[in-house]
Amino acid sequence: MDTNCGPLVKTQPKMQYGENEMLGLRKGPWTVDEDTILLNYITTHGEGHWNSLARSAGLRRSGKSCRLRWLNYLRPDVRRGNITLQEQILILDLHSRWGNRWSKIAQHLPGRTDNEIKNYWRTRVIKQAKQLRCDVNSKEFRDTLRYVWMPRLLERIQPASQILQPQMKLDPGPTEIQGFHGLDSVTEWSKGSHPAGSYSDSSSVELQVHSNSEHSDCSGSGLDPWEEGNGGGEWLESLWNELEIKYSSLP
DNA sequence: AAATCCGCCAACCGCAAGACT
DNA sequence: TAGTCTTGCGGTTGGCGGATT
Repeated sequence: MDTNCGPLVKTQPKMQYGENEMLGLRKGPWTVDEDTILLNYITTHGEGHWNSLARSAGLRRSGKSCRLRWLNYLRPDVRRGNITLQEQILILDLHSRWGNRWSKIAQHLPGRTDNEIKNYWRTRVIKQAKQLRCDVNSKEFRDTLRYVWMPRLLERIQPASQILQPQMKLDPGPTEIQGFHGLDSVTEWSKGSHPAGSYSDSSSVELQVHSNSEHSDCSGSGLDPWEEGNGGGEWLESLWNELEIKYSSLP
C-alpha cells in the first residue's frame, strides 16, 4: 500500500469554527491519527454510511469529510504524482466531450480522483486559456486544444512518424479557428510570455506546445509515461490505439 | 536575508438526486 | 406521498511551499 499519505499535520491544525464545530466536529487537514483510525475502521467494516461510520470510528469529523478523505487520499488504489502525458491527452479529449463532468472523466483514469483532475484542469488548462485571453469554453479554445495541443502531446509521447499521418504533424487545424493563428500564436506565447522556470512540472501542457520540432527531452526526468508504474498498462494501450485511430483520421 | 508573489492541491461548501422511512 | 437522510458532484477557498524580487 502507498504509504505516502500527503501533507499530514503532526500537531493539531488550527480549528476553524462553524456549524461543524458547534457539533464538536473538526475541520481542516487530517492528522496521522485520524487517517489511521479511518483506514483501520474501513478495512474492518467497509465503507459507506459515512455519518454513522464517523461516529462509530470515534472520529470527530463529518461523514462528508470522512468520505472525501477516503476517496481522495486513503483508498489503496489512488494514484498520486504527476499527470502523465497520456492522462493529459485523455483529460483533454474527455473534457471536450463531456465538459466539467469530473467524476465521469475520472472513471476513465484509473486511480485518479475527480478532485485531482479538476485541479489539473483549473491550474493548467484554464491558466493557458487566460494567457491566451480567451474563454475556456469557447470554440476557439476547444479547437486549439484539439488541433494544436493534443496532436503535440501525441507527438511528444511517440515520434510523429510512428503514429500520425503526415498531414497531422504540422496541421495547424482548421482555418476557422478565429482569434488564433494556428501554431504561431501558441508557439510565440509559449516562447516568451512567462518567465523561464516558472513551471517545474515538465509534463505540463504548455511545455507541449513549443515549436514544431522541439520535443522536450523527458529522458531521465522520471516522467516517462511508459515507465512501469508511471502510467502504463493495458487500459492505456487500448486508449492509445483509440487515439491513434481518431487522430489519424482527422481532417 | 527578508518580503512578496504565485502555483498547487487538500479540503470545504452548497446543491441536487436518490434512497429510505 | 412527503419528509428526512445519505451520497455524489462541481465550484471554491485557504494554506503551504517554492520562486522571484
